[in-house]
Amino acid sequence: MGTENKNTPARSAGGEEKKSLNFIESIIEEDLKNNKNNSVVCTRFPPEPNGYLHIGHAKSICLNFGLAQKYNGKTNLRFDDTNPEKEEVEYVESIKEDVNWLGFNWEGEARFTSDYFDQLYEWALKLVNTGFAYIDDQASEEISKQKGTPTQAGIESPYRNRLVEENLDLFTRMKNGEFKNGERVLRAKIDMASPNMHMRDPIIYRILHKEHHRSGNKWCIYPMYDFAHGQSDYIESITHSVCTLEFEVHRPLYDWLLNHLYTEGTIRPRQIEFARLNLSYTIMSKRKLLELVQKNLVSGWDDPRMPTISGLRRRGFTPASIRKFADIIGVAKRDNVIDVALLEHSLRDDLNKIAPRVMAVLNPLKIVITNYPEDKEEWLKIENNPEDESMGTREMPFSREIFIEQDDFMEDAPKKFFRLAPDKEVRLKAAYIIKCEEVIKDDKGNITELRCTYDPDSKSGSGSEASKRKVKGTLHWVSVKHAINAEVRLYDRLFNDEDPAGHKEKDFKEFINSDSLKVLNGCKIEPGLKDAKPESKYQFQRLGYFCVDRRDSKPDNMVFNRTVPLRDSWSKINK
RNA sequence: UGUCCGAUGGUGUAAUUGGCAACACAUCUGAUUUUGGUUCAGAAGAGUCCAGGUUCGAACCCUGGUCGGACAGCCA
Repeated sequence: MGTENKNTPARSAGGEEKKSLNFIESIIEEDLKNNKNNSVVCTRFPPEPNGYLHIGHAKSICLNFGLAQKYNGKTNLRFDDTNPEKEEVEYVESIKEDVNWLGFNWEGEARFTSDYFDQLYEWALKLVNTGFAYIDDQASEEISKQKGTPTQAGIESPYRNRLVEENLDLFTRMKNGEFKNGERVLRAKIDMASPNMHMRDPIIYRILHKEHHRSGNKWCIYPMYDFAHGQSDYIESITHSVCTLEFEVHRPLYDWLLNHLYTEGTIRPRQIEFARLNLSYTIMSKRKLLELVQKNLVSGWDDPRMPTISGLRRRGFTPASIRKFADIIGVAKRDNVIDVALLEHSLRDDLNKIAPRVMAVLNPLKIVITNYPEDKEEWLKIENNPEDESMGTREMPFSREIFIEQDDFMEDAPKKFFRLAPDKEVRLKAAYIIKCEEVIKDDKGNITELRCTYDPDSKSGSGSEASKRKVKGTLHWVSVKHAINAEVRLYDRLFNDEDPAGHKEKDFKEFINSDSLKVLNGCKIEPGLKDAKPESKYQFQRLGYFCVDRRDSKPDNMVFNRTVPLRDSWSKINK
């Protein structure tokens, strides 16, 4: 387990470096010190199965599972499935897959709030019996009107003081299906004048004649989030219920309910809120992501441009890079916007260490090496990863005709252009030094081919004087005869605005980057890539990190996705 | 004329709880490099939202402001 130190390493008494705690860790350590909850730590990740997980959820996942790991605790996976109108099994499966892929294992089986419906109903009955909940017959508009506004107290419902017996009878009949959707609700009796809107007699049960993806038609009343979440935490003995900031105002209700249902001596969960992740050039709202999918603006939830976990996965992100990212962005309570560059940094950092180097030419330009024998071919030895010797070497075929990148040749090259130009020399990586002798063009003036000569004594690694010669540039290349054709998809950020969802007057879709996907066909890759497995990751030397697309790549028609380009200081100079 | 939460370089997070504001990303130099990658060395960039106060000493404590966010679903 690598414990990367990020922030100022505080010196502990022993003198070894210690990472400073985030505010949640501080709370937990304080609890541990006080032996609260028998010094047990149990967290949970509680998604509603109504969509795919995204990078924002990844932050929460890493936080919740990370906290438990750090303090020797457990983490539950719980599907918060109290609204059958929005939830589907498809999402349950994808969520499980994504959490696992990120590298986390939840405690026992996945849980479902719907498994607690009986208990929740019992607790609702208890509130009714103790006079803390009542049935309201009013229509939703009426109730909403009486609720007041944040700056104005609400007024009490005419049904607020119903007798317990009547409430009990009506609630039972609600449960038995005697009423239609919206005809009645169960409300907690708290305080219509509370400055906190959530305490103004919140609705805790509503009628919904709708089949549930798990409980089927057993129920036609469903608990609201507020009545389900805290109690589910309580049922599962969650000690620290970590959620995002928008639930802060719900906390008094969370605590109020627990106060009425809590049994002395049991583990009492505590809600802690942190600021959700915002990423520049990205949208995070499930609703908007769904819109992109539904309007076919992307190919699906796992489109490599999507910030979904499945999208990042297909793009070629590694779980480790996402975990690292979650670690370095930290956890706090202030609103934040994290620069996507930071995500890309942790991606490259990981890929640089693990991705084998490979040669691929995206926009091929043919070179004929005129003094290289027609029928000769050599297999040249080349390292797989200069960062990691243990990854060994491989052999690559070299011959008279090779492809180089179109960008690597310029007829009228500026001084700083370290690549091939007429009469200039360049090294072919792991091969020979070549010199450009002639430029062949078609009748329109397009460059179609280059004629070069090579220096036979300059072979890489041969130890000869010529092999040690310093030439300005080193190019990647692929032998024409041996190259495999491939499709390469170049992905760029989906939006060209830093905050696509942050414009009041404009729809976020107006900021979609029309160049976010470029499909290149006829790319030339080295023959060793023939058996590359779906999702395997490579560095296309001098270009970037690429992976075999897990959906569309076929053995006879390979498809690579560009995960992220290499940092490119040349393009900056070039501007 | 509400309640709650927040405010530290461009961005994000720290500051061992009152002791010279640090780390990462981004930016810019330079070195190394058979990847214009990596690595290494370095630079610049905040005096901690504002105004008072307490203190030998305040990013941290107190008072009063300012600005930003959340809350008016039978969504979660």
